[in-house]
Order: sequence, then C-alpha cells, then structure tokens
Amino acid sequence: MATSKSVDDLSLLEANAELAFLRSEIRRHDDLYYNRAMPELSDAEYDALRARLYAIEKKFPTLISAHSPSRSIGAPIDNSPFAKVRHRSPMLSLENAFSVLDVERFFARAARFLRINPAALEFCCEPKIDGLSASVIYIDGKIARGSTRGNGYVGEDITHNIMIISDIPKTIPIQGEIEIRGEVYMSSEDFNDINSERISAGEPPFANPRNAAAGSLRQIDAAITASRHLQFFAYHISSPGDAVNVETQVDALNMLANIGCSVTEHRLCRDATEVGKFHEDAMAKRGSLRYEIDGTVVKVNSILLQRRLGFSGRNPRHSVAFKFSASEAESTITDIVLSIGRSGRITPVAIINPVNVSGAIISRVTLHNFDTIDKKCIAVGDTALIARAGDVIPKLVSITKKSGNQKFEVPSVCPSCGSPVTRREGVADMYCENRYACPGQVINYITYFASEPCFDIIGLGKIQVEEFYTEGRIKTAVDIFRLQEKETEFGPLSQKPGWGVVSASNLYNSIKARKHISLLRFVTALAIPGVGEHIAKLLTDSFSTIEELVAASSNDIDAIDNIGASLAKKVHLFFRNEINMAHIRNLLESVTVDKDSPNYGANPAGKYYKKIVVFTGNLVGMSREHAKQLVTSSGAIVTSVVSSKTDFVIVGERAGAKLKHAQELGIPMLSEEEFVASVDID
DNA sequence: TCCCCTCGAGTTCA
DNA sequence: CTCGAGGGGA
Repeated sequence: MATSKSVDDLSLLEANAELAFLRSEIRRHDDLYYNRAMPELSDAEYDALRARLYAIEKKFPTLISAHSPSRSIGAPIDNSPFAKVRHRSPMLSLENAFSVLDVERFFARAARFLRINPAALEFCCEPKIDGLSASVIYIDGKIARGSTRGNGYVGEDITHNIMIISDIPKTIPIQGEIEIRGEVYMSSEDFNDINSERISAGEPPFANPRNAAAGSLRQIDAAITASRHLQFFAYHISSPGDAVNVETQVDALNMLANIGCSVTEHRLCRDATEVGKFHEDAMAKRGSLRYEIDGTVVKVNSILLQRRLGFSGRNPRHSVAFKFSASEAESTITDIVLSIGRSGRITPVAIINPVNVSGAIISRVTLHNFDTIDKKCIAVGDTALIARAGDVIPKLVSITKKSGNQKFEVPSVCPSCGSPVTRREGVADMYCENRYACPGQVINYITYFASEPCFDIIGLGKIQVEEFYTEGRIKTAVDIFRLQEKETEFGPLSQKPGWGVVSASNLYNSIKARKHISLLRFVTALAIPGVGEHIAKLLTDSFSTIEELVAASSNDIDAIDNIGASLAKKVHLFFRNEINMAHIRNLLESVTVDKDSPNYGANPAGKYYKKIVVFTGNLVGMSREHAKQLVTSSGAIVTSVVSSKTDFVIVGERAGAKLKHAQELGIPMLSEEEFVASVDID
C-alpha cells in the first residue's frame, strides 16, 4: 500500500482503507515483536507506522475504533505458557519525541492540562534503557511476583526468572505491598558472548541486546535465564497504601538506590533546553556505556502532578520518550512513482515504508533519473539505506538488500498526460515533449511563473494553481491576468471554499501590481530551457528590450560572457518556436515590461554594485526577501551557492554549511548588524 | 580534451 | 542538497 499521500490529501474513504491496513500491520508486527521476539521492522519503521496511524486518526476522529492499536499497546497474549497477571496500574509505553521542540510541546501540553505555567514544572531526565519493562511486587519485604509488561494491562508471570536477576534485591526493608518497576536489559558484552556461543552452536543469533533479553526473560527454565546474565535498572516505586511516601521522581530514584536497586544517572531539568543538554550528554556517552540506550525519558518530577496528569489513550501524560534519531535508517521501497516538472523532465521517486531519519519521518526519496536506477539496479521491494543530505533532504545511500524483483523500467508514456516520453540526445533525463498541453507540466509552469523570482504573485502557489487549473479558471499563465474577468463565467472567487473577500482582493491586488514587470522577471518567467535567474540577468544586461532579445542571433547571444554556443542556440531557438512566440505576444497584451534594468539608478560606487551576494542563516530584523531587494536595488546579484566568485556572505542566525564554505574560501562575511549598517549608507 | 566551477531544475519535511 | 550539463581555462 502506498503511504505517499499527505494526511491532508486523504479522502475519508482512503483514510478508512489505510487505517484498516495500518491496524492489521501494527497488530502483526506487535505479535512478531512481543510474542515471538523476531521483529521484521526496525524500531524506526515501526514508530513511523504508529505515527501515521495517529496522524490519520487525528484528522478523521470518526474513524477511530475501540479496538485500534492506538488504544492499546503490545500484543494480545496468546497461547502463553505463563500465567497472566493484571497490573495494578497500567504499564503504558511513552509517547515519542524526536526534537527539543517536541519536548517543549509536551511541556506545554502538560502545563495546559494542569492549568499552570510551564516554567513552574520540573522534570527528571533518565537515560532510556533499551530493554524490557518488568514489574516486581514485594509483600512485607519479600518478592511475591514478577511480571512482564505484556499488553500494558495484563502481563505474564515470570517470578521464577525475576528471582535470579542479580540486581533485583530479593528482600527490601519495607513492610506492606510495594511495586518496583524497571527495565530488564542485557549488557553489550554479554550479548556478544551469547551470540558467539549461539553461532558456534549453530543457533540463530539474536538481532540486538533487547531481543536477547526478551527471549531470555521468557524462558520456562530459569537455569537458562540465569546463564544469560540479565540485569535490571529500577525507575519506579509505589505502594497501594502509604508504605512508600516519595514526593518526586528524584526522591524515588534515591530511595530505590538505598534499598539495593541499581538506578541510572539522572538529572533534574527546568526547561526543554536543559533537557536537550542532558539528551546530548547521553548521546555523547552512548558508545562508552556497557548497555544500550535509545534516548532520554523525561518525567514530570512531582509525583503528585504525575498522578493528576494521568493517561490519555495509550500514553501517560506525565512522561515522554525523547528518542535518539539515527542519521541513517533502512527501509523497504514499496513503489516507484514518476513526477513531472515544469520543463517536462520526468523524475523517478521512490516511495518507502516511512522511517524516522534525523527526527523526520521520511516516506519519499528522489532517485534523480533513470541512470541512478540502472547504476544502483533499484527495484520495488528492495531494502534501501536512507539518510538525509545535510541532515535535510532525504537521500538513498545504497541498496542493502535485493528483493529479486525486476529493475524498475524506464517509462514509455508521461505520467501526467500519457503522451510518449523521449530520451533526448546525449542527455540522462527523460522528457514529456507536450509542453503546452500536459497538465502536470502546465501546472508546474504556471506555479513557477507566479513564483518569487518571476512575477512574484502573492497568494498563488501550487495548491491554488492546481485548484484553478482543474476548475478551468486558469488554463495558461496569461489567464492569471484575466482571473477577474473569469468571475462572470466561474462565479466570484470570494465564494469558493477556502476563499473570502479579503484573500480574493489580496490576490487581485497582487496581480494588478505585477502588470508592470521588469524585463529580468519577464525573461525569467518564460522558463527558457537552461535559463534561470542568473542567465536571465546576463541576457537582460545585454539586451534592453524583449524585442531585441527575440531578434538576437545565436552569435549575438554567444557573445555574452559566460554564455556559450550551446546555450545561445537554445535561447535563439526558443524564440523561433511559434507557440512560444504566441505565448509571449499574449502576455504582452496583459502586462507592460519596464525597460529599465534592475540596476538602473544604482550607484556604481556603492558597496554592492555588480557584486555577488549570498545569504545564509535566518535574518532576525527583516525577511530574507526584503534584504534581497535591498542589495539587488543597489546593483547586486543574489545567488544561493557560495563559490569563489562570491563577493559577500551575509550571515544570519543558525548559519550552516554555507558559512563554513565561505570561511574556507576566505570570503568577506557580514553579520546582520554590519549588513544593515552598510545598506543604510548606500 | 580534460577537469573544475557554476547554474538550472528537481526534491523533502515540519 | 544533488545531479547533470554548460562554460571556460589548462
């Protein structure tokens, strides 16, 4: 099943079908994980399945069923040789957080629920041990029963195995009924030893220490469990009576340590930033610990407030699991779809089982072109290693497991209009040549036409263009300027769902303002193949009217510095094409091209005159758009890539790779303050 | 002719 | 961010 669609785009019917699928998948994987200790999915993949289920249920609350896995955890306990044990209070798993921002949201939610100021809350942070939760009941100081978490409400009786875990105290100096909860785990060293033994004995090795611990804990023969050296970290103590009286989580951990339990290092934090620090410290120590951890558990410190917060559905409201997110993850390619851009270029995109990579749930990865598919020999069903380039853009690193399916074939027809697809001479990409009639291409072209470097029409993005196009209100870029007339045929825009009087008049004003357009924007908006903002600037610096440019010979264009014969020919040919020319004539009936180049009026002695400027990071005092206009109006060219030709780099907050690159190349850098001061002088 | 650099075009998620 | 192609110097 394709999980490619954004939740917002799902129809009720599709949502229902996908929910059914997700629920049965989650149940199946729960069973594999809890009952058989042989998961098929990585944790990241499993978490992503759950995240998708929640997102859809949140959007379509009417589809939530009482039996949805979102209402329970774990698997039904079937055919278990162990007696069932009902927990006094449910042992729920925690909601996941993947960023400091998520943690902040969790704090805000807890504070809102308690109707107190978030600043008044304190949190106890503990490393999240990658093991299994277990509960131990003591009566009058002696172990009465040990159980697994099971499905959160009912677990299995494993008292005989709990008894032989060395750091679970056999007696405690407290009378009455006491429950201690904690995490059973296997050290990395024991895990390796046991696996090498298993391999030499011809048995299948465990996938990871947690699976090994799970398998070891559910042994009928306690002697086997004993040989596996399981260990225990306690994190919770309570009693139905008043035998245990602790006010905070920190006190609880201290008390547990005093009565002979092992507890992890922990720290009291006052806000999300401090939690973030603890999390980073834990991550740094991760490799040197003798056991595996997969994040930080963040708990509201006050036990009283914990009780008041209670539970919501499957998770307690008082704690959150702040997980480490891997920078790479494996996932299965479930489908390969084709996307089409404004130029007609067809790009294959792999749809993968959603996985969490560096804190984002990734479900689509571009494959760039069909050579990539050939080179890496990619097929639907293969397992791929996914990373995020620069920790942002999803990237397929390699294929790690072949499915044996046939390599994905180059398509013969356009995914949007069905017309035949061509592979242009000596070029890696496939193209749909139906430029003016292919819906996919036209929608993308109109969107580009209205976008920031071109006509910059505010309120006309891809969503709106798609809507207007399907409706017939806009069929070509020129129709943008006839939108208002079209109201007689299609009805007032302000009455369309999602539109109002204000948004409609804002759009019309923005369009009206662009009926005068600079030559640079006009040429850029033509989307001449190979001509973007930069080349358009070169062209309009050499030709001062659109007529001159149209009339130019290949040689005239070739004469421009940095434009060679091949580009010159492409540009020249573009203007020899009758459909392109008709498009230009139509446009010129609706808009006036200002002859002045954007450099006009700029002071040639100014600091930014004819300089190449790059912005990086966030500007605090103004939008990047405004800053860009300031420098371009003093004659600068703004580009996005730092290179040796760059004259200035303006550095904002949280600047990344570009800043580093600029330092290496020794390019002059200006802070936002210096920049503001320098443009004021101009 | 062979690199190295730059640009265009396409891509993702929160 | 990445890939491929174009431009231009070696």
